[in-house]
Amino acid sequence: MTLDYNAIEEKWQSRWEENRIFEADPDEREKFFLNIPYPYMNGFLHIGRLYTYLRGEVLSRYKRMKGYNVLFPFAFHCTGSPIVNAARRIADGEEKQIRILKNMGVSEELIGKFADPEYWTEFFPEMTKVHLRQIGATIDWRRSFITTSLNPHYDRFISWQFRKLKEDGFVIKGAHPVIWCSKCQNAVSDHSRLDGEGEIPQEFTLLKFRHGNDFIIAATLRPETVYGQTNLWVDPDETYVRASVNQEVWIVSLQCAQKLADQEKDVHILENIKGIELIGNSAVAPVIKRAIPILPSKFCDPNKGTGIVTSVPSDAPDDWMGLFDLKNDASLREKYGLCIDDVQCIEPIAIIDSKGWGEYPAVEICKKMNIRDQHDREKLTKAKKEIYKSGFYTGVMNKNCGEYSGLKVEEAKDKIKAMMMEEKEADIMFEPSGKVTCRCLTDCTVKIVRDQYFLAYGDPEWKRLAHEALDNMRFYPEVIRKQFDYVVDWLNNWACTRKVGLGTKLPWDENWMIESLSDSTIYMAYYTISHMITKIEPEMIDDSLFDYIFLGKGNPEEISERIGKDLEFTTSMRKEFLYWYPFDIRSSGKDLIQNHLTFCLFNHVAIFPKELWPKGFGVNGWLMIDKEKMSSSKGNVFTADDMHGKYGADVTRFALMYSGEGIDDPNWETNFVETMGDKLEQWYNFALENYGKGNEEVHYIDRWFDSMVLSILKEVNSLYEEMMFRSAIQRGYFDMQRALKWYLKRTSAPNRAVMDRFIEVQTKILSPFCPHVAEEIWEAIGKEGFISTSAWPEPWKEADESMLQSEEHLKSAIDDIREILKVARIENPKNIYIYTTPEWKWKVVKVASEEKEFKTAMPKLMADEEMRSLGKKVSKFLTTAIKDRIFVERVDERGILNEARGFISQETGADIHIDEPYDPENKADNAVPGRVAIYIE
RNA sequence: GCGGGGGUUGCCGAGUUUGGUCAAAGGCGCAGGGCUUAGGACCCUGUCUUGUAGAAGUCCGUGGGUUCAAAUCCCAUCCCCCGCACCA
Repeated sequence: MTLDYNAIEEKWQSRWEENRIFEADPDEREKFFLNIPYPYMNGFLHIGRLYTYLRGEVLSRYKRMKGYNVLFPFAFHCTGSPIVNAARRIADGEEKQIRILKNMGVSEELIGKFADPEYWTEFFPEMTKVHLRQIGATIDWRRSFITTSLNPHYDRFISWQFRKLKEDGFVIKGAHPVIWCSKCQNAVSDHSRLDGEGEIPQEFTLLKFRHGNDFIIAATLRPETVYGQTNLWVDPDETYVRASVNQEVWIVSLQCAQKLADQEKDVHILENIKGIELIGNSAVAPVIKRAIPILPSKFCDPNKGTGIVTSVPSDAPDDWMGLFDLKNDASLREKYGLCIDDVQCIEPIAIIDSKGWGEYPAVEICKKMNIRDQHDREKLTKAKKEIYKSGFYTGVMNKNCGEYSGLKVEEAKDKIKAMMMEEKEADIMFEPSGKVTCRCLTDCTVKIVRDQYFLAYGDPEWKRLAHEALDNMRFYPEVIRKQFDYVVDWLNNWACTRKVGLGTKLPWDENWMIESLSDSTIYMAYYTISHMITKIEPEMIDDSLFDYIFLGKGNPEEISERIGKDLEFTTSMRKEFLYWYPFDIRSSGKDLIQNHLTFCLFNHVAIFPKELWPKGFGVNGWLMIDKEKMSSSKGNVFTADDMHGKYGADVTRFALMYSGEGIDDPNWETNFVETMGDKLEQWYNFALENYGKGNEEVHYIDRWFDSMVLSILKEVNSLYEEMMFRSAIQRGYFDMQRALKWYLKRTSAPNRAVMDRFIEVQTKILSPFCPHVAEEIWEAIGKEGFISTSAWPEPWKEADESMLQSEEHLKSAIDDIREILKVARIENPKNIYIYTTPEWKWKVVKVASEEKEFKTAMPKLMADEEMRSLGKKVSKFLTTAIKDRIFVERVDERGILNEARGFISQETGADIHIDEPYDPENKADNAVPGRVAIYIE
């Protein structure tokens, strides 16, 4: 019979809904609360997210069958600027953005609506819900919500959280550099950029070179290289300015002067100065306090840094090539009035020992890469990167670096910078880490924003609490614990407010918006009451309500009166929260370890009492498609809807869950997926055809199969508990099916009770992965109610291990026969004689396995009359038994073989004779426990 | 460099915590056979090398060591992947 996946999906999804089986309310059962991070609503759910989602989904189904009252809610994240920006692009009629929506499957006539950000927050949550529903989601949708001020209830909740954090001193204030558009007079977030996504403010050290009463300023990313300075570079054709900067006179590019004004400097431009005027002069370099010459070069960019560069030819390929050109090009020297003596004497100064390089890495790499001159930009950029990386990570300051010699570059860098700042020999400025262009086509710069608020994750006391929470948590898998420990220590203060985008306004400073990673840290608590709080008018909600619900503070009678509800309503919210909280597992992709999940932990320990701290985190890898990373350039980013359309819900679910587990990247194998539909259908047909049928007699092999099922079930159980779903499928489906095949091969007529039990167990084990087919089977075999809410199979007895072992003996006997047939090239065996192990050998093995040593085992055996009579044979066999570690458990070989005689005969095509005296080649003697002797004619 | 994870038989991937039953599960691929009008569907068998009696040899990144015994323990070493942030 062919399964109509579409029909059964719709059938069961509607029934689940009608019966509200996934709507969770507190009751007398033990609860289990798990959740996953809500996705951002600027597109459809892709299968990577679906994978993360399904891990929660499968666990929730399993736990429900285990008898827990399971809460598995879901919500939609709308905070931040991407939606706003994308909406504006639609409003502007931007082709690229329109195409993105069209490719997602948004119809032509709807596109116009996306000009309004609010429409995104309606459309995508709705679609996500549809896509999750059709895949068989177990969500309690009553509790869903969107974030930001578009949801006034949630908005109040976040305001409460932030007031709370501020009161307790977790929010601090400071200055913060942001990417800035001087034309728009606004911070330019990633997605409002025409160009330069991902670029961030980067800190440069400004080195001050005394030049008369002025300072020539050079910007560097490598302050530690000041010890290797040999000269300054100035572009002779460029115009610089003399400007008063905080009461000093600085010489910098005009562009730089403007930026400095944005970065908290008091800047007044005094006059212009031509680059050429500076050439040939000298200036006193910081730290080394030595006058160094100012030389011409063409790689000084007035838009970058100060337009003036200090030269460290030992470690900067550009600098080395600059010198190289001057030394080798007489016309160049002449042009700027320099003579050979001015440059010939300049030699690199070795300052850093780093792995794989001699004392002048820059010189070396220029040779190695065959760099022609200072205009060979592409190669130079590459060279710079390589030298910087090895220098920074592996380098150690050498003897030329004064008190810093012997320090790692990594440490020296900050120390030297701090020292120069202290001595007023340096300052700092920020530049974007790469070119950033605003949508208004202006090149962006960096501005220091005042009044930036931070969450003080750098605070040691807060970290201590977070560690304490970690120590009491469970992790899935356990290996990620160390990662969290590390991240908690490493995390620093986090800028938690933004100027633009959707979100909740900072309650005490409404010029600011709470950014998207900060308004999503304790909302799991909000799920517990989200379906109730919407019954209160948002204007009536104030902090006292949340204080009561989440912290048990205040007087519920007064609060009830204020919100216009009866007391029971108010107290039931508190009760509901206490019933579900803390959550048992929050599971997400591994990218969220270092931000979201750790933030979640920090915020919980800041706000809630210990007993409400998170109990567990689960983490999974990134889904690969046929071993390739998903990326739009490869065109392999599929949505949940795509896969559902192609393979149906159960196959998609099954394939995703079989794709991987743990922290490794799971891999979606198209090859595998395509065979799964048939496999599920096969199981469906098998179950229907075989349920309720069979023999009443109980044979050995029936008991074996029963034990096998029990034994696998036990393992599958603990695999489910650990969220090891790939292994659970491996054992619970593939291995189970193999056992079934063996059973069917071995038995002439399956036992009805054993078979029924097996079909039930197998279907239940599969049901969290493929719930629709499972329900369909459940119904077809005449079960009441849903399999989704039925009880997980509990072991009906202990698995009989000796029976499992016996069957292994039989398998190995057959393997042996096959081996002999193959090696001896016997085509058509007529008679196979099997000789079992004589009783005395079993005795020897028993003693051997107890004693493990010849000298103690032998006397023990010799105490036995019968053994003594066998004499040498015993001693000889004992030696082999101990040497080959034949310590097997006693099984009834003859019984098993007799029982399986027909089977062996059928497998080999010969007549089987067991323990007959006929033994022409004296094979019988080969029999040892665990291995029968064989003679074939 | 720091932190984390890993290197297993054509590929993927178990096994390593608790050394022996490990030539090493399972899946995929491949080969042969069966079923079939046919099949990319299904079933069976095989898939390191050699082997005319169930064996032997080699093997788990590399080199050492411990042990009666090592994929598994110890030491050294090489290589790969992820993160090193303010990005939804």
